[in-house]
Amino acid sequence: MPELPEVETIVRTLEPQILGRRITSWEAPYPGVPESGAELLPLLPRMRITRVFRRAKLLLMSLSADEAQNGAGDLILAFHFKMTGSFFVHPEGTQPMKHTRLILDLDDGGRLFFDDIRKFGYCRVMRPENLRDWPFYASLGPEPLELSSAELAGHLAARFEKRGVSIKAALLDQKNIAGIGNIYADESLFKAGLAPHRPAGSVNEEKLLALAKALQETLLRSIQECGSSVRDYRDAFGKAGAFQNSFRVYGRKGEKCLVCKRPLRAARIAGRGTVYCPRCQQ
DNA sequence: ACGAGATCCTGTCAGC
DNA sequence: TGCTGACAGGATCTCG
Repeated sequence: MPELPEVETIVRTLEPQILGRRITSWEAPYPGVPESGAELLPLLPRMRITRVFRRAKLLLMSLSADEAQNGAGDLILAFHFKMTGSFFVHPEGTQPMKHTRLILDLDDGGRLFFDDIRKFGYCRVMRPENLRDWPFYASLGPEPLELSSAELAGHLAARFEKRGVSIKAALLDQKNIAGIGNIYADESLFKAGLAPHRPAGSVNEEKLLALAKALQETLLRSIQECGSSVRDYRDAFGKAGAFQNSFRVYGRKGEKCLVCKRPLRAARIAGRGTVYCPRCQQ
């Protein structure tokens, strides 16, 4: 379930393996991948990977054409990992596996596989100038780590004002804030002492500032730990993250709260498994 | 306009 | 042992 810290870790581990490489060929062994822009795939050979970056939970690659490609222009590849997507650079000659959705062959012989067991993930190929025409991309809220705590709190206050939706659902809504998923929503709400079912509009400024700080600290710490490996997640070197060892509520239903020692409660909020401490989170 | 719930998918695990 | 059902969840869609 790659969220912001996991996608950031994939970017950081993938970049040194593919940045500056030229694509020599591609394979899309599974129908429906890419989900859009398949007509641009023939332009890929000879293109150079000039940038690997993240926005929200998306991993994006910039590709540039060379002189010999006569105005082929630049392209963007956008990947969403959803639950089980992953990247790995395999040695020359490696054959697609059961869940391999896209392969990019690189000029150093490496084969970049985009794998996805559950098929929730996707890839889109587009022109850079069309990135902002993509409704999902255009609607994304701000990056939580690119604002100060006060700015983030102010932004959340504006977005949450008069909203009756639960604070947890509001955090998961990518239009409000980008990159938060189930793990970091639960962990941040616990850290901020906020009950997940509370209406977003009922949270005062002071608590929103605590939430903004909790979000930023939790995300930063997880990035330092190379993300959380709950099940399938691995970075682009195949290595697991370590932040799952620091979970205080996620996945700890029925276990003791690390603060008040009472049992953590489970609920279903916004269709997601939610774990919280009914005493510490109000 | 807003919020809740169903939906997509496959692998894993608990329970019988 | 082998089967069944519950569960995991990001974003979108439908419905009230």
